[in-house]
Amino acid sequence: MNFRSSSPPIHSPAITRLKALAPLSEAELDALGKAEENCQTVRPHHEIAGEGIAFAEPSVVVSGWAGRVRSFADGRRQILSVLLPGDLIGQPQVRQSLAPTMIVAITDVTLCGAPEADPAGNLARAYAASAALDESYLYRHVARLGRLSAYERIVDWLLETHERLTLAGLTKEDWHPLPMTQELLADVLGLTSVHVNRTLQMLRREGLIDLRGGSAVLLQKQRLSEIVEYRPTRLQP
Amino acid sequence: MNFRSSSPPIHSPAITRLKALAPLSEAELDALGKAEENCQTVRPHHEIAGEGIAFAEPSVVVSGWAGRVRSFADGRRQILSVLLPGDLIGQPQVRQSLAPTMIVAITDVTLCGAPEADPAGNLARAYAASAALDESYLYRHVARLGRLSAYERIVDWLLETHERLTLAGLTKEDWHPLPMTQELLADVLGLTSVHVNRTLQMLRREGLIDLRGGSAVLLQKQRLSEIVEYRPTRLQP
DNA sequence: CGCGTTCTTGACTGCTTTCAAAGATGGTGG
DNA sequence: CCACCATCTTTGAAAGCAGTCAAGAACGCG
Repeated sequence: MNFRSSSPPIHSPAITRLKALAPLSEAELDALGKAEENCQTVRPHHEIAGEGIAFAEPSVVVSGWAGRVRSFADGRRQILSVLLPGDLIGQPQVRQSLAPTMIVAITDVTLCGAPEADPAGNLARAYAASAALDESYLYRHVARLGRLSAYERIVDWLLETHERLTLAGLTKEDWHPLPMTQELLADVLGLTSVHVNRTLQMLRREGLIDLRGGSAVLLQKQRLSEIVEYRPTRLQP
Repeated sequence: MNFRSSSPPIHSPAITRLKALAPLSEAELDALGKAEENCQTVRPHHEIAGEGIAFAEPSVVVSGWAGRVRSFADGRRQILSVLLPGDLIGQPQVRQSLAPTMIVAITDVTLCGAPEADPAGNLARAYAASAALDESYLYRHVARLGRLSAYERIVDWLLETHERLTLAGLTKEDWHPLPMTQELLADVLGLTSVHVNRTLQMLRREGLIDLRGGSAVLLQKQRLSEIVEYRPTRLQP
């Protein structure tokens, strides 16, 4: 799913994603392009937004991975959702008072402000579609944590992440980047890093995935999908 | 379950909740009141919205409990979120194409259409606040399923549900209705009904809760809160 | 090359599930 | 008013998935 078309204007992953969510006009693409020229960078482990802290303006993740995090006093930690390039932080439409959770950078993350959108335009539609997808992925995460085994959680999450990255044009066939340690994976999936390790080995032994060096290959996407009844997320009927 | 205040205009739980989220004008209260005169009822186990099915219009839960549900082919089931009186289904502002999940009635549920709101008015603000709360509760549910033990999940969920029902004026002190079987609780909490049963007994033995006959009493709210580091959900700083 | 982080591995514990079946409970019709 | 049925709750024993603790191997970076 490369995002290079035959014609010149090659877009960044973030713009590629929004463009995939609604047919953006030239003016809207321009606005996004300009917004991206004014980025700020956050280093790994650093906070992008604090829980309950009103944040400046709605933003777009231009590059890098981040995570919404809930930490407990005893050290337990749960990553509530993973933020990928093209994802929005804070709704550009509805100005919310408070950030609902803390957001932490996983890799280097570059952010830019989300351009204001004409409510009737396609950019607004892309923003809305993005919010709708976020909601779907969140519900999926609940079902994953509530009812799937460790084995299934990993498979399901990898498929979902592959699908999300594809929207931003960041996958190549069955390959995608995966800049996360097994400990971070554990925090996403509600497991321990030891058990993630053992389960990944099982998946490797079965020839289903190839995970290493910060990237993942889904060797048998079909079989993986069957394991968890995975169906792509759709917004349109 | 009475929600009576000292002054004449007594509102339904649903209106009480929205009123608590933003200071509604008389006109807005009227609009809500009129909307409630035109309800439809859904019986337990029946579908309120189907997954991926475009639904008619944004609605308000006037009374009764419902749940967003994800079912698996092998019979596993996860309740993704519980809908209580005053909760909104579908965003009244942003018209979304598809329902992200199936919604099923737990008790008898009455629904009415959500009145259109002037984007600058307080009703719109209440709708936005409701959506923001939904988001917070969803993140909380993720953390609960991912990192809390069965014991903690039950405590945390009971506290959250008490808080939510209080917004709608449906609690009395530490009492609130709980029209759910242990099997449904298990489906919410990602456990088995057998284990929910055993864990509830433990909580009863410890004198922390009193659960029976469709209602719950949180006997030691303070201690329960400490068990799970519970802090009320806030929208304002 | 050396150090810190990440990945692996092993042994053991334990929370939660599974399977089965026996009590309660509540509503219904005779 | 009670028998009866369906549903819900409770209990027991056994199995299993995942967590804990600890230590060694591998990797990446300066």
